Amino acid sequence: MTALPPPSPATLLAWYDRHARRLPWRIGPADRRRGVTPDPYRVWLSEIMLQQTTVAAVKPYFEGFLARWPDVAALAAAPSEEVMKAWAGLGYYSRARNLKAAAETVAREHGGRFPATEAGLTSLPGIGSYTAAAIAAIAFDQPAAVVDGNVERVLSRVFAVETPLPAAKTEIRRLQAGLTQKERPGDYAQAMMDLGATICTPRRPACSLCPWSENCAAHAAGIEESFPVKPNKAARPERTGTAFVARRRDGAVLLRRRAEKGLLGGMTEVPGSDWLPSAGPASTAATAPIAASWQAKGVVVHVFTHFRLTLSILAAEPADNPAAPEGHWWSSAEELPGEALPSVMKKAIETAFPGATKRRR
DNA sequence: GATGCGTGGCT
DNA sequence: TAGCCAAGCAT
Repeated sequence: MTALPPPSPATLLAWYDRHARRLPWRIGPADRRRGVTPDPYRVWLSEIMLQQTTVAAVKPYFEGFLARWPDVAALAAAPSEEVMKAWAGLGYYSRARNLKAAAETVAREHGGRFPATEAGLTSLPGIGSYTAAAIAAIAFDQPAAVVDGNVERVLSRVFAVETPLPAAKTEIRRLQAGLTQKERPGDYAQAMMDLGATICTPRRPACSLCPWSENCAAHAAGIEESFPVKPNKAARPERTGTAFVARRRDGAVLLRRRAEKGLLGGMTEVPGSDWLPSAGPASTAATAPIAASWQAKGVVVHVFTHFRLTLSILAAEPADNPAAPEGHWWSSAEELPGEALPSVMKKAIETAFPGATKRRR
């Protein structure tokens, strides 16, 4: 077997100059050449939102955050509750808490300017090794070795890395550090991620369009899809629970807030039971939050990362105007669509009362 | 190193 | 359809 020529960063950059995706938070290669520099706030905000989240899902949230909080000082001054409401539906809600905390730190301890080094960035909550390198490269044009899922996929194929993830990460980081140049490091990082997102995809990669196809060991062997090597995943366990959706005659729905940490931490929910492993026909001895005529409205099935939830929905429309129990509140029909409700809770409310969480016009 | 942590789209 | 997947981080 003949050794392949090594992949060239210059070749990738030339490809990027022609095929870079246009994204709301990105300074394209042409503008960069003209000296336009990225706003670190926008780079940071986009990178946090993009953690384990698709570009399509992020776009509307990014636009919404930017319109409402145009700089880090504005975000630092925002009430946490408003940030959580704005983040609702995007998932991984600890990101929103860390986002707010990091904004306050930058505003208070760094004079409103983001640290320009990987070490400084890593010290901020919610910024790990990937995000620190990405911001350093993209916002500050530093030759940081950016390694995300795209880079892992591209380089594991180009170099046919047989070590399974996540153990392979050390080797991949070394490979990426060797490729990262002092010229255009920000564009290089984004080029690698664009290549992974549009050409070197997990399934059916478009190798005929790839600038590195002649340099790729996996392609040479015709086994692109066998990289990166990953361990088998465990089966998703089942959990069950009960949710109570009470709606007053004026349309207000009874809500409460979840604990600050853990699953859906700090978000809003309808009252209900704990969500327990469903080993058998165990009793979901759920206690209703208020006395009313509760009626079964069916179930909501929702898939979290590490378990599948089947939530039985009970609904009631009390005739009188019962007081909200301790720790609960009645959210008016007008306020409800803007509450910090995670998707599973919107599903629960919609199952009980269709249209209740939709904004009217 | 393993685990907990969301959601929606795609095949 | 049921699984797989997406620019990871904190503990």
